[in-house]
Amino acid sequence: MVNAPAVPMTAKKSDRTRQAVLDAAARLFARKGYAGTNLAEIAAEAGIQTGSLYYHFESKDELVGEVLRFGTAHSHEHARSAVAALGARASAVARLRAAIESHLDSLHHLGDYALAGLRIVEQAPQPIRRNQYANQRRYGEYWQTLLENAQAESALPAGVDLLALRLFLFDAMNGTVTWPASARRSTAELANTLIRVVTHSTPSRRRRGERLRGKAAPGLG
Amino acid sequence: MVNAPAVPMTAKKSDRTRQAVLDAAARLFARKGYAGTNLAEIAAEAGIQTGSLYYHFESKDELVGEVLRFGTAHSHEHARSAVAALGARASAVARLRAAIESHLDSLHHLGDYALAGLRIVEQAPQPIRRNQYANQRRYGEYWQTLLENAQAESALPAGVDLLALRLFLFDAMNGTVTWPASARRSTAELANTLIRVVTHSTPSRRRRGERLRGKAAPGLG
DNA sequence: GGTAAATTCTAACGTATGTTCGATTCTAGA
DNA sequence: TCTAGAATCGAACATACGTTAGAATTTACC
Repeated sequence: MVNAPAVPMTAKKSDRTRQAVLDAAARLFARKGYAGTNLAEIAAEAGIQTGSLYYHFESKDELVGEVLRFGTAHSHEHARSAVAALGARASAVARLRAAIESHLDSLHHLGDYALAGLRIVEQAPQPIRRNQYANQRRYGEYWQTLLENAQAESALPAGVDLLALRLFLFDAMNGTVTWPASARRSTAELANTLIRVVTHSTPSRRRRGERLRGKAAPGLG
Repeated sequence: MVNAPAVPMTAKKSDRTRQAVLDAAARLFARKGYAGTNLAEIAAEAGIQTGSLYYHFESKDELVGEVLRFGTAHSHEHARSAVAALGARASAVARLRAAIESHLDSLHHLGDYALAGLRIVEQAPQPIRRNQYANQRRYGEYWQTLLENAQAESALPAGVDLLALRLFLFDAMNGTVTWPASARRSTAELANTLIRVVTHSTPSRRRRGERLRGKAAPGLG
C-alpha cells in the first residue's frame, strides 16, 4: 500500500524529509489521535531531531492540517474523474459503481492519510476543520445526485431515504480501512458486494466490462 | 437522550458524583479523544476539584475503562434480548430487523458513551482494549448467524459476502451517531431504510407488527 | 575545493497535565 | 449535638511536550 505519492530522488533534500515527516505524522495521527501523538515520535520515525520539524512546519497545527488536506483532496478528485471517464452515455448504476470503487481505491491507496483524515478531523484546530467540512459537503452533494439518478433509473427502490442511504454508504465505505486483516478484500470485491446489496442487482456479464473501464480512469497512482 | 441510567437521589452521595464524573468523561472523550481531554475539564464539568477525582478513580486509565465498559456491555445485551423476545417462531428477517433496530436504539440511548466507545477504543490502554475487542468478536459472531439464517431464508441474495456485509452493516449503524443534525432520523426510520436496502424487501403490513414487538423487548431504559 | 545557503542538531524554556497528600468540610448515625 | 468516617479541597510536585534560538553540519553551485 502506498501511503503517499513517492517523492522522486531528484527532489530537493528538504522535500524528501518533509514527505517523510508527513508520512510518519499520518501514521501516528491515525493510530493515536491528534493530542495522543507527540512531535518527538514523529521526528524519530522520520529520522530527524524534534527541533528540526520546525524547519518544515511552523507548528503541530500546520502539520496536521497538511496531513488532512492531502487525504481528502486526492480522494474526492479521484472519484469524480473516475465517473467522468465513463462518458456521458454511461448508466446511472455504472456511474454509482465507478464512484464506489474509486472511493474505496482512494481510501486504500492513501492508507494512513485516509485513516488519519477520518479520525482526527474533529480534534483538529478549528480553521482546518471548517475547510474540511466544506469539502465534505460538496463531495456529499455530488454523491447525492449520483444516487438520485440511480433511483430515477429504478436501480434503487423508489421511496428509499436517499440522504440516509448516502450517509450509510459513506460510513460503510470509510469503515473498510479499519477492518481486521482477517477480513481483507480487494476494493473490487468490496465494491461488488456493496453495489450488489444496494442496487439489488445480480452480477451480469455487462457489469464486468464497466467496472474495468472505471478502473482505467486517471487518478492518484 | 439519556446518557446514562439516572442514579436515584437516594443513592450515596459518592455514587451520584461518580456518575456525574462518568457522564462528563464520556462527553469529553467522545469529543476530544483520550489524550485530548484533561482531568481538570472533566472535574469542572462534574462540579468538583481535579484532585477529588482520585477518590472515585485511581487513574485516568481506570476512568476511561469504566466509560468503555459501560457502553458496549449495555448495547450488546440489548440487541440479544430484543431478538430473543421475538420468540422461536420469528422469521430470520424479523430477527435481523429487531437486531438492527435495537442496536441503533442502544447507540442513541447511550449517547456519549456509545460515541466515546467507538472513538477511543484504539487509544485506550492495552488491557482495556483487549477486553473490548473480545466482546466485539463475540457480538460479531452472533450477528454472523443472524445474517446466515436470513440468507438461508432467501431474504439476502445468495452468494453475497456475508462477512463483508456484516462489517458494512456495523459501520453503517455505528456511523449514525455522528450524523449531522440536519440528517437526524428516528431509529425506527433508520432501521427501516437499512433493512429495506439490505434485504431487498418492500415495506408491508406484516413488518409493522413485528417491529413493535421487537421494541417492547427489555433492555436498558 | 571553497563558499553561501540550506538543513539539521542541541539544549534549554515555559506551560499543561496527571498524580499525590495532608488539611478541611460534609454527612450520617448515636 | 457530637463524632467518626466519608467526601472534597487545595496546593504542590514531577514529568511530558510544544516551541525557540543559536551553533553545527550538510548540500548545492561556482
